[in-house]
Amino acid sequence: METNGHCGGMTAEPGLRARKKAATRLALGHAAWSLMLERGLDAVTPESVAEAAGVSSRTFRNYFGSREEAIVDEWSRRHASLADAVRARPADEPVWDSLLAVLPRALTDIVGERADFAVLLRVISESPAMLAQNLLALDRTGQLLAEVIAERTGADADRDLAPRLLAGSVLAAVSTAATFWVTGGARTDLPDLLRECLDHLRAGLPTADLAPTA
Amino acid sequence: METNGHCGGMTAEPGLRARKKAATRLALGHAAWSLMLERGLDAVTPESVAEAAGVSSRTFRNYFGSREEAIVDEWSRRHASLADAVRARPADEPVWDSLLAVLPRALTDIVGERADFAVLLRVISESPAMLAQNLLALDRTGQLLAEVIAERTGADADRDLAPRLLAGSVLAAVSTAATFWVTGGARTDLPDLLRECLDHLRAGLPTADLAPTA
DNA sequence: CCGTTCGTTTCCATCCGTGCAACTTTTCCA
DNA sequence: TGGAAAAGTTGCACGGATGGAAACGAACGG
Repeated sequence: METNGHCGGMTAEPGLRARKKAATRLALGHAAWSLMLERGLDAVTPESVAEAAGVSSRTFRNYFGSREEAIVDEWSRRHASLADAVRARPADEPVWDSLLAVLPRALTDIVGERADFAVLLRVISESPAMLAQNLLALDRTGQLLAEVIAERTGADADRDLAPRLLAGSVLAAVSTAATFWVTGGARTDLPDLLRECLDHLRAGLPTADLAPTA
Repeated sequence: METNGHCGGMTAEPGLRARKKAATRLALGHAAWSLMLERGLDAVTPESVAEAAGVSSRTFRNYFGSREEAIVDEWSRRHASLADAVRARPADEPVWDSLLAVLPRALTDIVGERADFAVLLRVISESPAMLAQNLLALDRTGQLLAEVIAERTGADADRDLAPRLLAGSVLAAVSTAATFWVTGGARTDLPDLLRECLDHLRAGLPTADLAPTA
């Protein structure tokens, strides 16, 4: 199955075949993403995406099961980098410090232009299929985050509550911050927004703000 | 459009027509759910579900766009009761107290038999479509929770960070507790499990457990 | 009691997803 | 370096899913 049998190293260079495969997948995902931004979700058809990427529409279906999946693919790839960014921090650093050091900046890189992200949110709000794909991507990110958190804390991701709980909460913070960055016009600094959310999580969720007012 | 025009009250009784509609929807959802539990996901086809509910397969498609949607429908309905249960608490109670008082017991009612829930988790882990539908249901629950939290705290769900952040984190706690209730064999008391997660959230996510061990 | 509205059902045209087989490119081993 | 094996791409064709139109029947409103 694996094409590079001559080298047992984990990071063996991909080989021409794998590189082409990754390139076409990247081209398809990017084409789908661009098409959605420029002409809306309805313009994203297997035919148009395949033509923009220079392959046949049949090949498109070899890579993605739906247009939504193709659109979110680029997004999903960026999400995966979050966990890697945390893993790249010094191993003896407390997890919370790593998260606070990495996530605000990483999130900024992920979401890209505010206008583009606004378009994505609008499309998602109008298409259940897009929402579902986005939630799937978020869920995968949660798994990756839980794994790296478990690595760092010496916990077992399958037997301890803490890694999944923390990962899920951090994801809620990321999602909340990103949403408000676009919809809530007042605050415009995404890293600060996320830092605020994460601080609340670490210190205990805001109890002062959550007393009944009536 | 609305069948009961003679009465402007919000809680006007549904009328026979609406009740029948709700009944067939309930029957379809229940049939799909039962079929999945007894014979697995593959046995859940529009034809079999419709036959079990006593309607035509075309009617099935009038209610649900896919078999996964039908299966999760029952589940989604139970989820929605979470927000209502919180709303039923005294209005002057702090939100955290309401959540801790309601959620552990409500979650127990929702998940039902442990064996059934285990089957659901297994099916979800094997079917991306089922996972997507489950995540959609969870997302809807998050919206409802954020709304009721905003009501109780006097915050604006669209302009304040806290309600969404808290709702998302609570959802992470619910999901984590339910998952470990099934997979982690040691702890068998679901309410205690959820209480532990919620306590961690309220007090600030576990920092003692999250120091690097290496 | 009658006209209207709405839900269900049957039929049907259409489209999408998928498997298959042929062709091309890359890889591997002698 | 040559050639066989493996993997990817493409067009075709078929089954099933998808959604609309019209007929029928039940429920609503007066």
